[in-house]
This record gives sequence, C-alpha cells and structure tokens, in this order.
Amino acid sequence: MRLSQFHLHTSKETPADAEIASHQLMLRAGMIRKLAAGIYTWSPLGLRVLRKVEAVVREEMERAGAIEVLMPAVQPAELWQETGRWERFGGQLLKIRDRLQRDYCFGPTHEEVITDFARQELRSYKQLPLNFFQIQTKFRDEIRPRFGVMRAREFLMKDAYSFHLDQDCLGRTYQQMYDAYAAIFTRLGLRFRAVAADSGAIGGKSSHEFHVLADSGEDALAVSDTSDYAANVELAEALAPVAGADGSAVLEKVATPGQRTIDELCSFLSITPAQCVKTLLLKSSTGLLAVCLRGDHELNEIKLAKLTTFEGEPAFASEAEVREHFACSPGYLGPVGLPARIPLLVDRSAAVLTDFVCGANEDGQHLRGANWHRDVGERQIVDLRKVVAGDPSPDGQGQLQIVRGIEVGHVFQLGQTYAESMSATVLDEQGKARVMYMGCYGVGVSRIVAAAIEQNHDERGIRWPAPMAPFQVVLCCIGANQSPAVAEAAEQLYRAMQSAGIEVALDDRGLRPGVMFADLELIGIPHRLVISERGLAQQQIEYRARSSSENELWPLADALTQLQQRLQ
RNA sequence: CGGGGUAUAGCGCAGUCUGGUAGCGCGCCAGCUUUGGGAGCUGGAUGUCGGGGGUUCGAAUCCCUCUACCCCGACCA
Repeated sequence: MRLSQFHLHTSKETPADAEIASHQLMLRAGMIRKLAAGIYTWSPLGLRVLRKVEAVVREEMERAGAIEVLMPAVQPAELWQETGRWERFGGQLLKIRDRLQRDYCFGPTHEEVITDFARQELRSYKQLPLNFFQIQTKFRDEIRPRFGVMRAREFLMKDAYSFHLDQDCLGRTYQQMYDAYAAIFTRLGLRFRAVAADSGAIGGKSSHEFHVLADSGEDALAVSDTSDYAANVELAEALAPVAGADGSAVLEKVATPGQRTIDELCSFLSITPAQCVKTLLLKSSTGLLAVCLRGDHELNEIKLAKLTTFEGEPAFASEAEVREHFACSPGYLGPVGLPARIPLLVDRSAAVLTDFVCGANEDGQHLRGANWHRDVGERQIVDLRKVVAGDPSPDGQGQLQIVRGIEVGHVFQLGQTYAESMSATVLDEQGKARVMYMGCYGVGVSRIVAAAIEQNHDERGIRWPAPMAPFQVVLCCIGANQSPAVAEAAEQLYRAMQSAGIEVALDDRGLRPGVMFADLELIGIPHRLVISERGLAQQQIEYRARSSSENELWPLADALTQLQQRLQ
C-alpha cells in the first residue's frame, strides 16, 4: 500500500470525551469515528486491524472444527417469544418494527436463530456433533456505552453454537472451544487469563470467561497466587472461617448519634470495620430480606440472587421502606431483635464474629458486645460477600489476588435450555426424538482491538502485537521529491518486499520526517525502514522497531533478508 | 432510570454573566522559503453558534421547549 493512495487521518489533540488510552489512541490514530453513542465507523486503517483479528479468530475456529454461517442481524419477535427472552432480555434488546408494524429485534446474540436453523436442518444423531460459527455485527442497547469500541452498542462478535446428542459430547466440544480461545489470544500476543464465570442472562451451567489483563478493565478477577485457580469476583467463593463459641462481653447499647456509615461508626467508637456487622434490607417479589455482612465486606448480588431463598432481582429497600418496618434509618439496622417475619441471611465471615458491634434498630443507637447464638434469632449462614485480596483461595491453595480484566471471550455449556423451549430434536439410534444439548462460545472481535491497545501502548502511541498490526512494515522516504535516487531505491525495495509477500506500506506522502515518524509511531506499525540520501551515500538503510528507540543501520543490499529475519 | 454537565469551523476551545457586524489554536487550501523528529512567512476558505418557539429595534448571549452527546450514580445501612 502506498500511503499517498491510502487514507490516514491522525490528530495531535486528544478528543475531549475519550477517557481511556485505547479510546484516545484509536481516535487520534483515526481508526474509528463516532456516529452516535456507542456506534462507530471503522476507517480503512481501523478496519485493517479488525480484519486481522477476525482472520485469526476464523482460522482457529476452523482449526477446532467449527463451520462458518452467517445469520441475519434482524430477527423476528416470534422466535424470541418462544424462548421467553422477548420480555426477559430487558432493555438491551433493541426492538424495531417494519412497515406492517410487525415486531423485530436487532440481534444482540443468536441462540434463537441458530436453534431454529438447527431444528429445521438437523434430523439425525448421525449429523452430530456440529459447531456453527459466524462473525457478525451485534447490537446491545447498553445503559451506558463508553470507552469507544470497548463497550459499544454496535460491535463485531464471533459467536459459535454447538449441537450434541448428550452432555458428554458437549463437554468435549466445550473443551475444544476453550483450547481454541486460548490459542486465539496467544496468537494475538495478548496477556490473558481464563476464569470461571457466572453464566448470566444467556443461561446454562458451566462457563468460563477469557479476560485480557489490564488495569482499565471493567471486571474484577480473583486469582490464586499459587495455584491456577481463577474466577470472576462475581463467582469466587469466600471460604467459611472456623467458627467459635460466643464471646463473653455483655450486650450493651451505646449512643452513636449521627454515625450512619461503618467508617463514621468505627472512628466514633475506635474500632475496626472487621469488628462490626452491617445489616442490609432488601426487597424482592417475595418480600423483605435482611442480610448481615462484616463491616469491611461488600455484598455479592450475584451470589444473593442465586440463593433459592431469594427469587427475583434483589433491590435495596429505600429509606422510606426501612422506616415502615423499623423505627430507624438504614444506618442503624441490626440483627438483634429483628422481627421474625423478615428472614435473615448471615455471611459466613460475619457469622464467626464475637462481641461485635451492630445497629440497634433504633435511631442514634448501636449495640456493643453482641453475639450470634445468645442475642440473635433464627438465621441462615451462607456465602454472600465479594472476595477480597488476601482471602484464602477456594481450592485451598494460596491466597486470592484481585486483578482487573477486559472480557474478550466467553464459553458456555447451555445444556438443553434453548433446544427444549424451541423443540429442537433429532432422532437417536432407537428412532426416538431427543432434545439436543447446546454450547455457545463468543469472542468480542472489535473489543479485542481496544483491549490490545490497553495492553500495548506507550507515550508515542500504539504498539501493535505483530499479528494485529495494520501493516507489518513501513518504508519511509526522506526527500524523495528532491532526490530521484531516494525515490528509485524506495520503489525498488518496496516492490521487492511486496514480491516477498511482506505486508508493507510505502510512506510516499512527502511529509517532513518529524511529522511522518510521529504519525507512524502513533498508528503503531511494528517495523520501520528509512531511505534517505544520507543513507544511500553509504549504501545503507536505517531500521527501527516500534518497540525500540534506537536506530540500526543495515547495508541496503541486505535490507530484505534482514527484515525477513525480524518478521519471523 | 436518577443526578450533573455540555452543544460555537474538521478537532480543541474562548465569547454567554453585562444583547449591538462570529473569534483563537491546530488542521485545511494557495504561494514562496524550508526539508532527519509534529517548520517559517504571506494570503485564503470554512459556521443555518444543536433544533423549534418566544422577548427585543437587535439574540451565540435572555426566556420556554425539544434533541443529541458526555460524566457520575444505581451499597447509606
């Protein structure tokens, strides 16, 4: 590619609304342009990178035995009503109407469409297993799109769906996909981690997420410092500490006027948050529920939602609702003297406290010296909190650390959920209809581009891992306008590199060197060669890797072979 | 969804309080000079001041309204 014939538009200034490095750099490098909130055009430069990621994903999927399809982006409501997700998917589902006022949605995912395809196409167990994938544009109407293509509403995703006669077969394909994902991210040169995950709104049981590790990541991951245990914090179990007998302190009421938060209370009473029990009042379709946690811990709402004792979305009771049932504001709630009609869940870590401090269910009053067996009524002890750094690893080996990640892949074992509700069956050896087992496997193709930049940039711009770079090499001419010798040497080398199959950009834009170099470093091309009169006089060419700030001088005649070695 | 903010040239912003001919920097175009790390000089183009309505002799500026975008929050217990 001759850059004079290409379209680059770079910018020195950082757009005001871009917060994280990848978003800023993608805008400055001119890879994307925003059309509306969370909706972007990919420029020629950006698209080259996107296509690189796509190609790696496609190759690895095919290597793992998946076969490509392309499903429609616009999907009829009827399919979604069949699985109940027309209502249940919530506000992220973009619903649209055609001219006859028929309902459709813009697909946020394709379980319904592929299951419909499968139930029409597949008749016999002999056709199984099958794994279909596509690379396609999705739309999810996010509450808050942000960080450019990192959390966009419209985005490019690879989604795959596998079909099986039984769970064992599903398990094998699941493992193949897991391995294929590891291969994809390894090939792309990203530092990543696979973690056990919650299966969320898609449904199903076993599930792992693949995260690119970056401080700007939106997900918190719990990883063991000694074993290979890794889980999304949403899922990570907080082990039960050893319980002891009650303490011996006398239960007494202390006046704590105006001390509404744990921090305020602790400095007021000169205690630590770990000596307090905080009590949360939640409401759901089934009524009120009280939850006790240690003062320094946070509620894990995913864990709470999963408990059978609690159905429907948990929501915190408002101050007014608290006052309907208690003579105090939320800051003074406590487990002692809780009305029996409100069920009480106690987190394992809170349940082993003795002589603790808690709210007295009375404004301006707390209790000191409280103990569970002596002072509190019926309660259920469960794992309810978010794990924190330093907690023992659930596999019994080492301590947990909390790291941040960007979710770029997710594999699920869906089981029979969708096939059942949509009656997707095949005949087995006995000629009997059997509901198929399904797996689904997603990769955020456009998000990978942003995630890679988060992991690979410096003060001058992007530093692409080689497999994602828009061009492998850029050949720069200095003073080609003035010097026919430079222009001629560049032209010859450019053609030789093309013939050798090297993906090279010839920077023949005639820019001043400073501008040219700054541009090329911003867009992150891994290898740079410079031809100038100065070099030609010595029969030399200058090389610099994007990762380096040192030039190397090569004999001009060796440029191609030297470069080929660098590219390996 | 709740709260806050912003909207003026391709980008970044000033001007709005106190109404009176639309500005700056970067970028863009032309010419000359320059040519190894974001050049200099000269000249130039580009705006329905987010949309609609109102007040006024006169509105980017004041009032009403709509829209778009951004940020924060959705754990106070």
